[in-house]
Amino acid sequence: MTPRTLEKTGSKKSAAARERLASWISSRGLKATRQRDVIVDVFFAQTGHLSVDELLEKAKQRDPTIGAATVYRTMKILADAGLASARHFEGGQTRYEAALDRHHHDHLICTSCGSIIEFENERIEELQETVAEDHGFHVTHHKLELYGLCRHCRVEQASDRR
Amino acid sequence: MTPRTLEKTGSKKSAAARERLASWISSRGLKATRQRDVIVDVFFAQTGHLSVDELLEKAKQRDPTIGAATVYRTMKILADAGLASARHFEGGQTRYEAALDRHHHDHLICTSCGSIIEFENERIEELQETVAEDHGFHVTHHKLELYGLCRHCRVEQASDRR
DNA sequence: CTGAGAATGAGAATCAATTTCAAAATGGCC
DNA sequence: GGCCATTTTGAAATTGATTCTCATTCTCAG
Repeated sequence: MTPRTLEKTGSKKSAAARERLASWISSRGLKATRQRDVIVDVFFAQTGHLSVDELLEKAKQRDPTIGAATVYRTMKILADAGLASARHFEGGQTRYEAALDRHHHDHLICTSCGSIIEFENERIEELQETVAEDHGFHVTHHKLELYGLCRHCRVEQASDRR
Repeated sequence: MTPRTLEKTGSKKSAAARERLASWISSRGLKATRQRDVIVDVFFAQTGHLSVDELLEKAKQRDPTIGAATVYRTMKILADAGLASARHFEGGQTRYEAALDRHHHDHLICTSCGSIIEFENERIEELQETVAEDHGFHVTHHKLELYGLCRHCRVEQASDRR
């Protein structure tokens, strides 16, 4: 058996997340495992919106025996614990982003390079709420995604056209 | 062989759509077929957001030999022709709505009964544009979906709790 | 009416995600 | 430290939506 200890990468924030996860896990009879440690570690070492495939890839670098099912399962636990949130952008796969101490935000997604920018706009949120009320709706969650070309890819396209 | 003629259901609008489709089809060397007629007919006879399954179900009532692949293929053609638009709400399946002479709109989706309400809000669109510009983005399309309980289901929930 | 090309249906294939299951690991308990 | 009920794991099977393949059938311009 491989030793359980591993160099924890990442900031205080990821340390806090790991603690929260530990109590979440023990509080409901789950068990801490080497694989979960690796996956969680890998997840918090990155920033951005990771797909399960990407996470699996990186996790395998540390422990080649880790299987895809475990990554799926672990990310679901992280999401349940409120430490990650799942996003379903265009293109099929679910992506996860760190969720601890973050407020709500929406996304700009570049359809050319795939880069994702987060933004917050209080005014839009308010208007959404108003619209919903006008229709008698009680909104529990929403999805606002703006797709297009990022600054970088716009420039590139312009020069391609020359 | 079953006769090709069928009672065209629906309004002038669906008649217009059928004409547009006919010219789209002939203009690119595609062919008109009995199955496509049935599917298109069934699609325009309904209002709302239909899944391929629902369309297949109804199409089969008219012609039990129609296969799922044909419905997928036909709806893709309709979308390409600008007569239907595909929507990907939470829950997996693609849904299609009629698109002829409609402007852009977004959706309120009831997570309890599945009903879908459309809305337009010019102010939100403008703010989205502003946000995108602030980040150097050129937006090509977007997705705004508000999920929650519709008026009807809120009432039901309240009485369930008694 | 004919023939080239397009469309069809059934089933296989794909893709992301979930489930199954036998074997392995975990953690409270003594 | 060892026991052992319970949880986890990896691999493979399964699911669900969609797409593809291919042999056969249909459409339509000439």
